[in-house]
Amino acid sequence: MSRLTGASRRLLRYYEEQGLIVPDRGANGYREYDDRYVDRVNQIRGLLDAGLPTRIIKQILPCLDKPRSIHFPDATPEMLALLTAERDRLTERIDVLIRNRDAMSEYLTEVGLCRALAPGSSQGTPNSPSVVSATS
Amino acid sequence: MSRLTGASRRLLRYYEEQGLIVPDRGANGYREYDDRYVDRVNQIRGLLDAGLPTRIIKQILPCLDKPRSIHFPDATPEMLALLTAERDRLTERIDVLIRNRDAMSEYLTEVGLCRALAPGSSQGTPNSPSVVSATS
DNA sequence: TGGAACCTTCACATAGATGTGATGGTCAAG
DNA sequence: CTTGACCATCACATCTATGTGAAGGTTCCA
Repeated sequence: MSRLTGASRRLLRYYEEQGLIVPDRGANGYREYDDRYVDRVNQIRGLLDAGLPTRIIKQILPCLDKPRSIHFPDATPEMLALLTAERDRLTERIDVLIRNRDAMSEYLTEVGLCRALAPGSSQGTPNSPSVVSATS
Repeated sequence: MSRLTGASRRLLRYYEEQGLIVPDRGANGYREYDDRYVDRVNQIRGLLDAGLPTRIIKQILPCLDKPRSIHFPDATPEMLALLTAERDRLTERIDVLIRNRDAMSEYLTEVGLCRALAPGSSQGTPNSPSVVSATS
């Protein structure tokens, strides 16, 4: 499993500890990871990478599960509110990230152009789309 | 400054400690924050929020600074490589985030539709664009 | 001259995601 | 049976971004 997902053994145990995954156990006590856990773990890592804490991930994960239609029943209103809020937060973050990424790209292309031209006269566009702003 | 940026005093000190900001000191030892630091701090928070560690931010920050053209000179090749790499990482992360966000949205609209219809027959689109994948 | 409202540094605390190591069980092949 | 390659648990370490509080200086206003 660790090899399949790139998550260390310890990390898998941690996710389990946090209730994000619940692998079966063999008679010998060994964890037995269903194949679907590969996707699951990858998704968890994606969400963690997105900055969601494990406690939130635990909440929204069931909703994002595979055979989507089956999961409608257990969606409480609070869950939906939470999901909506998290989605909006995510959208804000995405915007910030995109702005910063574009600023980096802009800088890079400017430098690239400058490099491609004469290496002595540097006078780029003196504008400043300013990158700024945070979410939290 | 803390009020202007929303970052706690402690946090400003931390950023300073990490070399991200270097406020002047008055004769009495008090920190004197140039106005431009407001943008700077907000940008730092945005990048932190993007998941970049302070050590990386310290590296790329000079490049993103305001009067862009002035900073061309001190851009070493390593810096450019680093910046490019970070930008690409950022792009990957953005993609993952967008996929997850869209999955959430999709789920929400499906549930919304289901709620708007008869509360007994649930049969959404049985596709699964699968959310998955991480960056790190 | 006080006192409120700032500021300083230092230092310890915490939460979250991870790493690392110790100690011991299991399994399969030689 | 032993050895090597797994697995398990437990517990402590680490790094980052933060909070919090103590002990004391500065400024300004009354």
